[in-house]
Amino acid sequence: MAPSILRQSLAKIGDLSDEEWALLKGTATPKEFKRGERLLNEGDICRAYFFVEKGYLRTYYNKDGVEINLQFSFEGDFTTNFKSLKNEKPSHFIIEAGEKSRVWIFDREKMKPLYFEKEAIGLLLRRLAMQLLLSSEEYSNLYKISTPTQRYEYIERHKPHLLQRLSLSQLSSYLGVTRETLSRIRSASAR
Amino acid sequence: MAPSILRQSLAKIGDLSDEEWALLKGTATPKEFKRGERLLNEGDICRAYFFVEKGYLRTYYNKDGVEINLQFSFEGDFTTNFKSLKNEKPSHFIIEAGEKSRVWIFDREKMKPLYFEKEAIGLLLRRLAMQLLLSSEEYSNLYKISTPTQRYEYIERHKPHLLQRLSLSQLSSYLGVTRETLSRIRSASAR
DNA sequence: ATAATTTTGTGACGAACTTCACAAGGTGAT
DNA sequence: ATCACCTTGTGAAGTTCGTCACAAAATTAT
Repeated sequence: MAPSILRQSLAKIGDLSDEEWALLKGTATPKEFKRGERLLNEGDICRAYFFVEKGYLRTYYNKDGVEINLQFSFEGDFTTNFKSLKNEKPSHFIIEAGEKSRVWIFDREKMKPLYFEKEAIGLLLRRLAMQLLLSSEEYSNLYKISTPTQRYEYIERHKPHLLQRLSLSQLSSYLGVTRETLSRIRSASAR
Repeated sequence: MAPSILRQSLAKIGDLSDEEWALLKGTATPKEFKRGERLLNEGDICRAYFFVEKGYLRTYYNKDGVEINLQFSFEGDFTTNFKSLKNEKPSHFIIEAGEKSRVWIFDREKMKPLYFEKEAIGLLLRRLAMQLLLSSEEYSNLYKISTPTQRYEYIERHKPHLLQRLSLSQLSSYLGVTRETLSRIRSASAR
């Protein structure tokens, strides 16, 4: 049988024996979400890692009624809200399905014993956490260091799938500009 | 004998026995840096965590000849460049002393065996990494979500020591504005 | 297919920030 | 105390981006 996209994605992070893989998988539940359905609500405590098998997830913040996108997670990606997960504090962010999506929900409480009992699982989870945090740091530096136009060019070069899968409006708040400005950046760069 | 500021700071992150503490301390070397001396140079691979005993460190990026501050680390703080440390890739950032400083340099290679042999040390180091990355995430969200004036107010409320220890020019690039703009924000907020 | 709804493009205008220039105020060295 | 150097304050002009308004295009529902 062909390995699942889930197992493939995990294999990129660390090696697990068949037994360990079965144990880890046992902590997760697959679930379907319709476009707009929420995996994490503002004010709730985040208790899981999410793995996207199909579709995509959108992490956003509600600023005076305007949604500001902080992250998009596509097929093969993991995501969560670390600050809420680690500190067991209410989340300021919302995670919802950007389109009809199939997601594996890794329950933190179920994973906890494995974390200590199985060295390889603990190592893999730590690496996963590190990867997620590092990519968030990278995004934050992009944000700080460059102008809106440069940010758009960065996306064109390094994350072109974002341009294909997201509407201009969704992308604009991720880049920190209005949709009008992004529209103008795009029409200027077409020349 | 009174516990050192180093041991006090570590105690806030996790518990270590006297033996573990001695082992961990053995991986570190204290060093003095004059104002402007560099702990990490652009293009070099970061191989250590830095603990500030006295003075402060400045992490910045050189953008077309203009320095952009990304982080300040004061007495009792740890810092490093994670991306470079973890991936063993050349650093894009520079870490240097903002004033005459005394720093403990925790060598990554020396720490590595302890990480696996001593459970408590591994746990503490993971927590430390998590804290550093979460604070960087928090800063990035501040940056994204608010206007320059709001960012300044955030600093006033949550990190007033920055206002006392840093020059206006240093702070301005950290807030993502020119020094002129920060000067104007400040004179407006004085009323 | 057609209508309704949502998304995108574009112009006009204003606000916020940058750039440039220079004066004033501090700080350190001799 | 004086000079040199560095930092801060402030005005004027220019840019960029946001806001508002509306038309065009695309998508979805019926």
